Amino acid sequence: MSDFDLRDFLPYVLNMAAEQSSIEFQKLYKDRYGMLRTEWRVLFHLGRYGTLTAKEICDRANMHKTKVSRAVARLESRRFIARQEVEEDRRHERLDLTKAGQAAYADLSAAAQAFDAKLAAQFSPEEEAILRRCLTRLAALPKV
Amino acid sequence: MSDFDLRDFLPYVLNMAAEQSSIEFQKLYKDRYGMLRTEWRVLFHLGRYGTLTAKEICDRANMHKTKVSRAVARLESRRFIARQEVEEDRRHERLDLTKAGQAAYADLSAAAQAFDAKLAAQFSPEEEAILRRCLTRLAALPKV
DNA sequence: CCTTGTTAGTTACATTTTCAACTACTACCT
DNA sequence: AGGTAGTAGTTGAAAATGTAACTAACAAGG
Repeated sequence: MSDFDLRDFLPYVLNMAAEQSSIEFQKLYKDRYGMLRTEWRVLFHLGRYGTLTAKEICDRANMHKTKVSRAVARLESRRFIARQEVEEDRRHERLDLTKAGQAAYADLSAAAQAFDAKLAAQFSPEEEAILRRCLTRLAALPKV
Repeated sequence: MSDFDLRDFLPYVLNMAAEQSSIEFQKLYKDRYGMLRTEWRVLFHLGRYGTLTAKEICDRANMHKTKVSRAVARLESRRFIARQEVEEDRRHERLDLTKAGQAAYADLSAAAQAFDAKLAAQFSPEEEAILRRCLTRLAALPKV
């Protein structure tokens, strides 16, 4: 029997940390706007980067196209985003935030920023810098 | 419009890192043993810590009791674990790995250890130490 | 013993996610 | 032009998860 502990297993600890740190923020977009995590992510991408197609959101957010498709459908039905056909290639649709979508994004991204600061406050500046650098590398890696 | 980027939002980056780093290991327990993540975690706890009740696994793994209940049911049906009634209090059931369960645990925990080393190898010893420390703190936090 | 409260674990149902087609459109090749 | 292949996005069924209600067992006070 090996003595390798789950608490030493990065995928496990990353998952626990991700879950724990998500709980509080999840309440915000859930309670205030009735959004799911997928929807909040789509909203955020459009708010931060402007007009995008669903495919572009898939690529940037590492989300499967069915997830994005359903998130977009729900966000549209709640008037947070609007679709617009692309003349040159009618397979694409440009997605944009509506006024309501922009307002929700402004509210939630400010809350996210504040929450991030609160999370980061428990570390020293050096720790925080290294943590963010390591996480970025782990998150980006296409294949280990 | 705020300039706060999702890539600076710890819950998001943690989630991406967790997902990315889980993919490769997931293949192992899925393809070799047909397990789900919940099942692998239950197996791991029993393999690492010996006999436990479902409740104890819930507490240690931060898993909801329905998840554990279902994971145990599936693992039992595949003969990876065995239940044993507790005489003193018949609400409890002691859970143990069978021979097959122990073999699966030995195989998978060795693979996990090797995979963890591979992940950690992309960081310097200092980075790795700080990363693990920060993650442990983030994962443990009961309420931010 | 009987009531009330608590705990371990399961089950049922609604919500989400995943997987595999499927439609509609564009691109390329001859 | 016509055939083949590829891409963007949607849909439906199956799998997994979350929530809440449930059963069975214990505990403690009267």
